[in-house]
Amino acid sequence: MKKDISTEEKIKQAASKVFVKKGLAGARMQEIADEAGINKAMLHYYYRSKDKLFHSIFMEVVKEFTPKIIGVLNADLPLQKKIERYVEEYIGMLKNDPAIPLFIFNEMKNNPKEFIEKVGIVESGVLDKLNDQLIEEKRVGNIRFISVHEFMINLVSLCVFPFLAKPMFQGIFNASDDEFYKFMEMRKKSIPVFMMAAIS
Amino acid sequence: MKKDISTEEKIKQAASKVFVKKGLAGARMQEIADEAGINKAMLHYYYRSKDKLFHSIFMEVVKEFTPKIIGVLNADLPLQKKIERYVEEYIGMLKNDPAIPLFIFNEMKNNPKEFIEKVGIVESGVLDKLNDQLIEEKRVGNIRFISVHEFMINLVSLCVFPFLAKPMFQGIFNASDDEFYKFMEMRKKSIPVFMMAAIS
DNA sequence: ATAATATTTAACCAAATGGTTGAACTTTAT
DNA sequence: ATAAAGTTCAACCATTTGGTTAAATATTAT
Repeated sequence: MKKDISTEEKIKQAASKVFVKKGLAGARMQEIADEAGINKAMLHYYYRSKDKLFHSIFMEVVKEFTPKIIGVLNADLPLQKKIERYVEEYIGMLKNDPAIPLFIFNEMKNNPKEFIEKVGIVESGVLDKLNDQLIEEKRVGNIRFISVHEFMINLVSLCVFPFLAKPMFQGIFNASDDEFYKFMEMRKKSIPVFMMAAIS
Repeated sequence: MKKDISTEEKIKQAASKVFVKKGLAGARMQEIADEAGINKAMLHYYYRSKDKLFHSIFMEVVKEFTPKIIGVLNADLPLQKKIERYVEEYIGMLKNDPAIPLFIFNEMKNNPKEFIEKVGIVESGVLDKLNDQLIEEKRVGNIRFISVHEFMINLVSLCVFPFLAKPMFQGIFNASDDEFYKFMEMRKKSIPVFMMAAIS
């Protein structure tokens, strides 16, 4: 396996891979150990229990995933550019880790509290700047009225949903992985056009 | 429990409830039996194995879920009315069964083949009528060009994604169940407006 | 060098879990 | 009425699985 990295790092990488793929209930400690190329007892030596290991990995994944997404929202950019960059970055990220959203939503439903406690607080106020921007653009007549809530959930929906529905999409449209990703690449341009038209 | 329905029906209802809530890996046969108020051996008597039971339930859920969604698409309605009815019906359905999409997408990723084989075939050609409609509306200048693929995935994204992200939405915006459903009720009107503006 | 500490492993363990069995009980057919 | 078939259940079984242990090995401190 990976030889030059610490055991703990091996565990993190292996656990992340297995948990994201199979979820908490579907993952096996032995499988994680095999994936890391170490003895199963090491998992308990470093993380005590499966739940603790999962919790640690889940938080790490979320912590690495969310900042990139909300970063652009506070940038000092005109609305259209902001949408373009947001979509570009979000879809770009998901192309590298297409299974992350399902992982997060899936396990969040099983334990909504801890996520809200640890991540929820950070997010409050993060939409203020965008909110002001939407109000200002409406005032000068560039866009019609739309609430930040609605704006954000529509934008995120358009970017993320296809990845959640990837297997279904590929099944119905009989599309290969390549074709799916090509489709998403096109969406980097079509979503901003769609969004801007929708609020104009 | 329910006294006047057959054992098999009790099993179906209980298994559906538990599987949708916990997934294949997270569900326990004993829990299903308890939920149905019957002996665990009955599950095997009627369905042989956990996998068989799950497969049966999964197919039933999908088979009951998808027709309602695609039915409207072939209706003989002007585009705007079609969008309105589609959104209305889809969100209405999801308000009754908010966990279904996550269940389907989640377990479909674990076994994409069987879904594609059993359901995928049915879907082919189902978008033809809508496709013609989009082309015609474009020809007469009511809308700009948009492919059926793009149109459909955008429409479905806007309807379904909020239910997938429900726990996250409620966490970030600190919203109760009531508030979430009120928000979705509003979306029955705002999504068609958003869609029509986006493609006009 | 060597004692102390940290890391790693193979072998084990107890609980959980999917699945089976044989007997009891009900329903249906004759 | 009664034999046959279908249904239900408590007790059991084998395997899987998360977790432990005690000894071995490597690392660090003195």
